[in-house]
Amino acid sequence: MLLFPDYLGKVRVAVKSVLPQITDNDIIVDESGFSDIVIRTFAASKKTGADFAAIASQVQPLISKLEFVDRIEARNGYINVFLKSSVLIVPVLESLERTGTYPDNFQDPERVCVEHTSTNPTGPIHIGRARNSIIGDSVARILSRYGYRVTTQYYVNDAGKQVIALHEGFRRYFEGKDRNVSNLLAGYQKIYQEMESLGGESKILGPVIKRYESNDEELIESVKSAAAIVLKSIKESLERVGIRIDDFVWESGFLHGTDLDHVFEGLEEHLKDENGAKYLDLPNGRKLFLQRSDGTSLYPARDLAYHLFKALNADWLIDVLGEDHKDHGTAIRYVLMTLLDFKQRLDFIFYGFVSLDSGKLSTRKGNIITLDELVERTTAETHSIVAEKRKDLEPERLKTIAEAVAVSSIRFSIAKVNADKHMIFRWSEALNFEGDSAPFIMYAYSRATTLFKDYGTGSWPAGEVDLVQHERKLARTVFLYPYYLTDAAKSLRPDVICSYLLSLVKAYNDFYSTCRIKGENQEVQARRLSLNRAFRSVIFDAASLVGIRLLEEM
RNA sequence: GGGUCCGUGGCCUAGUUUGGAUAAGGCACCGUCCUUCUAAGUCGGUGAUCGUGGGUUCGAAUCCCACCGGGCCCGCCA
Repeated sequence: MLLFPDYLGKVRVAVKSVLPQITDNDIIVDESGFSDIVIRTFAASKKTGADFAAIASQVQPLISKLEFVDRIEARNGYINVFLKSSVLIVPVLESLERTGTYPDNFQDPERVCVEHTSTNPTGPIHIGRARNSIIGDSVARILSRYGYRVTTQYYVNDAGKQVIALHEGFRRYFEGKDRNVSNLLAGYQKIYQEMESLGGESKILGPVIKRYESNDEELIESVKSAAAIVLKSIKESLERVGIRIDDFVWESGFLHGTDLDHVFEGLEEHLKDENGAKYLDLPNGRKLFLQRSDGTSLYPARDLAYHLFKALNADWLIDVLGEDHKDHGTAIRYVLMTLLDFKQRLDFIFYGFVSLDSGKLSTRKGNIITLDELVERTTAETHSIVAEKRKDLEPERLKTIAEAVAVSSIRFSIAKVNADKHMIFRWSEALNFEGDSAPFIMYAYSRATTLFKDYGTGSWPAGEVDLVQHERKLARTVFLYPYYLTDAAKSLRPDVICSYLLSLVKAYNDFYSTCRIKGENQEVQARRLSLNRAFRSVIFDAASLVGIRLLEEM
């Protein structure tokens, strides 16, 4: 099976045989809609002194000879190459026939560990943190689809000041009451208010932290159990949007032990001392403290230990972190790669914060929209929309559709935005289900499914077939799926898949509205149903990568 | 102040890594199409000094410099 890059490669070889000065960068997949493969001749023209007409006449005969090329058009300094329609769709259909999937030839034995979410278990997960989970889960799915052996991991902070405050807040204000999430959260918020008004957290939390760090096992366990209660509710929230994390690793496990010992042993010759505290000098002139003067470890040391731990079972580590961790990530990378001779590949995905029109999100101050709230309100909204549109459906069915639309919409609206961008969350946007949205994508699949149920799959005719414009566009877009899947996997960008899905659905909608099945002759029906089949398969595949739940009817 | 990321029609987003054809979608607004396979859809229209100013180039949203605006970071917190 030849994929688009294979054809591209053959065109490159052919062009370079007569025009070695041209670079791969000037022979590319045409994404601007003129043709299939475009050759830009400006740079080569300048290098060789030959004009466009001379280059075109030199290159054209060679390209024309390639068996998969239909025709060529040269104009304005561009040589546009059009592929035969059959080579765009036959490989997809053959792959589906043979393996039930397209593409079927991606595989990589590397083990990848995607760490995401890892939010402090001090309260319900809010929409800002959910961005981490949605990006992380999508990246894991994309890499897994690409062929890597992927596991996901959540690093649970049960050893810091925040969780100690959670524990202490409950003890102070709610002792004897039910130790549930809402009481824990209320205690957490109250103790932070208290510390602000009384001035100084050291007075209130200091003694508890001291006990914790002096290795008071009973306290450590008690803090961990409080964190576990909140963590359980976070897991439940995540599962509502289809996110399940493979492993949970507790930070308290790295307070002591061999992983932490390895860090300090490995860094021994680089460690510097300041009043008994241990630190490293970073290239940017800053100090990275690993150990306090009282001998207890600091977060960077434990995070380094955690990375060594992760590396035991992975060849490639990916951390999804908020942009506030950029400097931390840079420091961790430097220490691991330069000082500890780390062999694994390490990548960070940083994402911008989510804020509200009313300002930034804060769990402590209670200025948050939780993921649960978002799911509930979105589901209520989609339910009323479906109930209005589909008066024929049973209540159970309405509920299923509403939930799928809601969850898909939430995930898509976050996954489609490049992680670098800051986002301002607005209900008006979250509750809009038209245009570039998940329902737009889902709706196309439902339509295609209706066609499939009414007319079947058809079979592609042998030989070269003339396709009308919208049939060809759909065939080409479907065929290009592996190209975008590769791009998304290499660049760790779920938004690439989202953009692809939108372009795929636009191609399908054009096809759907101009290429009828009903009333057409058998040959036309057969090829359109084949295209419909290929579309259904590819959209199903791609949509699952970003957590969109496609429905057979909606 | 230093570092870093972002700035594209009224609003949201793609395109920037690798400079090239009319800056591509969506929301909102105006108009079109349901007795033909699902109108959460289709078609058309209004609307862009690509933050600003320089520079490099045959050619700049894209590269370089300066500036402006915003986010984030600059703890023996995590």
